[in-house]
Amino acid sequence: MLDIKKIRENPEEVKKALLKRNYKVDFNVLLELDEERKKLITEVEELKAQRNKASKDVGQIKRDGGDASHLFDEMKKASDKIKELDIKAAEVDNKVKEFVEALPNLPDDDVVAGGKENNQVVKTFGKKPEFGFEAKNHVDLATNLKLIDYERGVKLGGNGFWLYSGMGAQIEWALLNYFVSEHIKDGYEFILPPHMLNYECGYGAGQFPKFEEDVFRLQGDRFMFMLPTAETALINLYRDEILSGEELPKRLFAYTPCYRREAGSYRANERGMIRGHQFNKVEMFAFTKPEESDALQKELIDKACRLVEGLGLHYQLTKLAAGDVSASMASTYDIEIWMPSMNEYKEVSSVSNARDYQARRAALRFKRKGEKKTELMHTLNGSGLATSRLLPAILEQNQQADGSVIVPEVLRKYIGIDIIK
RNA sequence: GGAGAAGUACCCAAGAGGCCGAAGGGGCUCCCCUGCUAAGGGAGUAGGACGGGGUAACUGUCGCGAGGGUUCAAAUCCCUCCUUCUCCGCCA
Repeated sequence: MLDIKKIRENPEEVKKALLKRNYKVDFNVLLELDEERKKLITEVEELKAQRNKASKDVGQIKRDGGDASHLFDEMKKASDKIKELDIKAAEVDNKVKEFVEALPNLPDDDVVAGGKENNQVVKTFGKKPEFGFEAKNHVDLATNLKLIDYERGVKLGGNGFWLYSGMGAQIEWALLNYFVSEHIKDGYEFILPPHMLNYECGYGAGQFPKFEEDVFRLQGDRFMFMLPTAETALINLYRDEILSGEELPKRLFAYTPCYRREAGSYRANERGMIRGHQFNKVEMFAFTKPEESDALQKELIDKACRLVEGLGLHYQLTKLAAGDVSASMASTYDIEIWMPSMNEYKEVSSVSNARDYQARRAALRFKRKGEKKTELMHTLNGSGLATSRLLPAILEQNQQADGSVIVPEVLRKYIGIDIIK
């Protein structure tokens, strides 16, 4: 959520920044509503002050044994008026909130304007493998090697599900182990959150109300949903809390499956495990003071890159243009891994700095030592990494002429073999 | 799933329509006394959100789990919800 004060004070600047996303707004309506809101608040608060004073007087008169009923009529009228104005103020306040909540984050100054076409590759690791034979896609490789059972996955869960079997499950698990142990080595705190979350989590994460349809909702009296990413849980960890400055930065990571409806997004070229209703991901998350968040973003990017490099896979690091940065974020770098069969790079990690945008909505605050006022934290997140897209990349990039696949060295200690036949 | 009880500040806890921005402890901060890992005395200790104000002093409103309601007036009465605890049932 953006700061309404900033819009009040400098609407043109905000407008200009949003335009980089190709997002056009007119703040006149908002500013009018905001004025009306202030007016109503002032009016109703004056009445309340009067009522409070009168109530005190009544108490005093009664204690002195007098009769205060002559005050009641007038106070009744004031109370009715207060009720009426309170409702009106709440309505206007809601409109203001709705307007502001719908606004995406301001892209950082160094984020270029425009859409995907303006994304910039800032780093490349390794190179496209060249096969002296006809390379297979990961679906065929995984099926032939009995790593993934697509048909029985569909039998169990329906379209968009697969299951890992035997060595496939072991490799997937080895990837998770590899990531987890690297994060622990780096001093990050391991979190295993609930997979089912309440509505407040969706709201705090900026997911709701806009994207309610994108999640799997559970039956029951209360609104519960399956988390689409561990980020949704982690951002809410300190919701409505005030941490002390010394506790920051907090570096966390979590492993969860991610559950997504992905309604209508299936495409023929995204076969296999590129897009499913459930996939595994290790998520990194950081809560920081504002002045630390740039350094933390670098740190997260670096960590994510190192993980892929450890696997020896060819990838590129891309800095996203404003229009491709998701709504809550101010800056995003994607790690895109080479998928030979698709002849394109697919995202395996997205490292973003939300600045105070998420924190404002989730009320994530901290207080510096000796200071009285609270400040909003900055939040950052990044996949580290999504395993379900890495396994296909490993299969495709490491395949041999005979259909076998070389196991990346860092995974060998987990599964005990160096080639899958 | 059934039956009870409870949620008040950093913690414990009183309060039962107006005298409650909320007694009393503990803790913490400062001071005094005391030559010192004890003890005693005194003072301070509700945050936060949203407004007003030269965005300063100061000041208004809301805050006793959350949201509604009754009333001139609600921590206190009523309703709904959430959470915690105890007992029973069921169960990985």
